[in-house]
Amino acid sequence: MHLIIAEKNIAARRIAEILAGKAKVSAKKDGSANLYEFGDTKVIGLRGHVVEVDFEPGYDNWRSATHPPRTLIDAGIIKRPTEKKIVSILQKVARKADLVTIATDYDTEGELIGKEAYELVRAVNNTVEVDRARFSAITPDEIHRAFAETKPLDFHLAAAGETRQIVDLVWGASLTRFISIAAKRGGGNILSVGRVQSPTLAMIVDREKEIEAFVPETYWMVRLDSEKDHLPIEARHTHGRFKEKEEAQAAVAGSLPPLTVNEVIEGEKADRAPTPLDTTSLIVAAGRLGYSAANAMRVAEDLYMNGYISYPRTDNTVYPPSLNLNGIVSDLSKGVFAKDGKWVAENMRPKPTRGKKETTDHPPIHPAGYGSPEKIGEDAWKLYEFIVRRFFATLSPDAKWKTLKVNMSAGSEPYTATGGRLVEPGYRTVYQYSDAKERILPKLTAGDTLPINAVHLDEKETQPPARYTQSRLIQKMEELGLGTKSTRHEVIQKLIGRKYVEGNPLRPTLVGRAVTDTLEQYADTITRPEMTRALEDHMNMIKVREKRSDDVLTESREMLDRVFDQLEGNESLIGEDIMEMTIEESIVGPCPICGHSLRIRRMGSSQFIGCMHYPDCTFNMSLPPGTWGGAVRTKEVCPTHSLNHIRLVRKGARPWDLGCPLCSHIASNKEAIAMIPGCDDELIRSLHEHHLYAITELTSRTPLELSGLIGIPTQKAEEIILGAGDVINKLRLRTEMKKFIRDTITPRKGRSPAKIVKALIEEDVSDITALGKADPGLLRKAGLSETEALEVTGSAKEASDARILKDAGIPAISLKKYREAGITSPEAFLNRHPAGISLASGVSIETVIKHVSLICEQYNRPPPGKITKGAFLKGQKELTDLPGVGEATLLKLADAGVYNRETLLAVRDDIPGISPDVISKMKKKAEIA
DNA sequence: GCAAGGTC
Repeated sequence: MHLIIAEKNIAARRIAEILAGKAKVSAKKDGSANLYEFGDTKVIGLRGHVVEVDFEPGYDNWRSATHPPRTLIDAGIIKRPTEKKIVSILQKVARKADLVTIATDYDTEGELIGKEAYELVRAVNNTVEVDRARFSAITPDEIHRAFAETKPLDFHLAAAGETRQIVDLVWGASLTRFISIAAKRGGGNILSVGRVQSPTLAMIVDREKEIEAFVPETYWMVRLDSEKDHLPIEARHTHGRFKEKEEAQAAVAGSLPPLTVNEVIEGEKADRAPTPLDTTSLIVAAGRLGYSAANAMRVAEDLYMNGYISYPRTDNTVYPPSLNLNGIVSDLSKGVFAKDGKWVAENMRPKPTRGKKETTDHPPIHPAGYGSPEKIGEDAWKLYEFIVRRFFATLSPDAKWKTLKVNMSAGSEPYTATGGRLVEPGYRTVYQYSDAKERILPKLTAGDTLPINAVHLDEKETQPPARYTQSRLIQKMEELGLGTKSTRHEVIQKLIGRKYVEGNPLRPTLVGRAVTDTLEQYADTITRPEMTRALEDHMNMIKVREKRSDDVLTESREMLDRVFDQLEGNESLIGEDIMEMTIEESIVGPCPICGHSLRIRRMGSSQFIGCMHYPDCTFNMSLPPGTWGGAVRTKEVCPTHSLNHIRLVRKGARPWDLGCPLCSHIASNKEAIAMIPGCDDELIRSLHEHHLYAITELTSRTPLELSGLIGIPTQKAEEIILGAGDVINKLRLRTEMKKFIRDTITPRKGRSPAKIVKALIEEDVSDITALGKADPGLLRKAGLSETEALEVTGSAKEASDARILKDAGIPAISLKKYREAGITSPEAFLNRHPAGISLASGVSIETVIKHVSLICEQYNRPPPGKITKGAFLKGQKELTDLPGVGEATLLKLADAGVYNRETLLAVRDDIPGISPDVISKMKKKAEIA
């Protein structure tokens, strides 16, 4: 059996179809692995790399004392399958193969993916013959040729790729760990470092520094308006920028009529049709259409998977001869493109345009099939249409312009005007993505004299360099050799994800700056594109056998060791530097109380805004817990409080804008403060003026302080403080009731806990005690069934009773004993005789009396009389000595207040549960005794 | 929990 291994599913399928010829190909999909079969041949599609390099076991713990980051430099490297399913199917099939052909992409990474497959094959079948097919397009001709002349795998080329993998892992992981640990960052907040991402970040940071250092210079431009045959002419002074205003003014003053035409130079300008698309130019063009880099690639991937365009990851800008250009044009010449397709077919240039880069792995990006706007969808259509039109344009003739340069003078001053007219639109007929503004001038000849309608003196300023847009950055990365066509947009996403950069165009955050500054100072190598260049040189040398992979790795590890010499000696300094530089990111603005800075602070999952002058200033504002999203400041600043707005951000959720934290702090306390009796609008205004926003800030002050602060009489201040305390208590009880409702009621449609609580509060039922006493009808109105309503009020009563008893001061251990005896409500304590309670619960009589007294106090009732333990025990003995008195009787007697001979004699005969006869007999015996 | 490179 012949096994063919392709880099990806789609390649496997097409190779199978081509090689099968007329034979039928059967496709099998097993999870993530695709297998195509015909005759005695199987073709499997990988998914790029199916294994990855990692450190040998033992290096997982970042904070390990025995394996600090530096030890990663010399840690053993292993390969681990990342696509286990594909690996297992590959190996299963490979066992039975007697020829294996590696047919991965024709580039370095493809050779490495091939070698990885080779090793997986060898692990289960060490005798099978393995060869390699190299093709630069998946077309019948190319594929048949490549499979007719297979060659051995190029292990040196693969080794070059492998060396890159290891260098990247070792540098990236060790530096990432080091710098994250130094800055005390963990979890989702690590500070990453890498050969590609760090220089890319540095470019953005450097550009920002240039912008900050830029000093604008004022300059002046002189132009004038004229006309001929009612057509306007705008002429510029040939001096261009005037640095001195006086000179410019002199030029204006010297510009006297008439305007004389001295010379008219006619010319022609060729306007070259654009070259075939590679990934970078696709991303750049998509940027102009409004797609972010990552979005453009996602859409392109989608178009590719659905057969509308060719493979979107390519560096090639030259159509391979095998590509059937005419066929594609005719396929596209329908629907929306009918007219343009026909035009292209009729006006096709002799040879398509070609760009500077020509590679062997994939053709330039081109349409692969016709799609209508309806089928493709709005989101992707703009990009697809662009790809089609760009393809058309590369086959269309150049456009031609007629240009006109007119030299003129006004008085002593020289002027010039330029015009341009599109005489042959060429490719622009089907491709209108680049600006082609015509500037039409009237017909002018030397010697013409024209009027001067106006002379303008424009004051302008030199501009700082522009920030990078995503597409500009990708272009720049390509120029510098950073990343690949497939990874550049991901690198940018990574920088955004790490919160190193933000916005569009891209700006560095403080974290991004701090990391770049630190790396530039201590580990400069990793921040420079030269590292990539050097690595590529070394990879080339490995490829041509001038160097061995091991030597390159040893050299690289020695370099990294020297970097760590620098880093380790300065670890605490580096950490402090980064933390100091990044603290500003959490600063929100001035504290309204003391003027120092307010900071977002996090403690576990809770977060709040507090004053940096704590503990001298205790001003703070609470924020929703971190589960709602981490609080970050936004650029927007509250005009009233000069505080940055706050936003809660959570992965996978839409950000939640809280606005100005102080505004929302005030708003959320407003209702509570208004609940204080005697607190009118006037007083609230006065409180706010003195920066008292939260109700808790009132209760934490003495009446004297408050009256001094806001200038009200002490007596009034005292009332307010007491009132505030009551409100806090009330709100606490309300919250407690909300929680109780939420815990007891199963939410169902139309009766959310929030809704029920609202209805209850409207009826003035705002704590658990009130709920216990509430009319179940209220709850029925809120949507509960009768049984549910009774259950809620019943358990509310229980909960409230338990709370009252606990608040009265009865310790938990006694409460437990009472509860076991069924004594759960305050009423039970008030209505039952202490003797009965004591006997039923086993709590000693003296303690029971103490507890009952506590409750009586709550209810303004007189406390029960004292009974000592001794007297009680003696009394019990007196009673049990009487014939026929057992424990059951003793309890009944106790509940009636009978606990000794004396009380027995005083009692009437109607004790519940004991017949009057028995009682009078007992009394008689007691008298005798 | 780290990189960069494939692919989805």
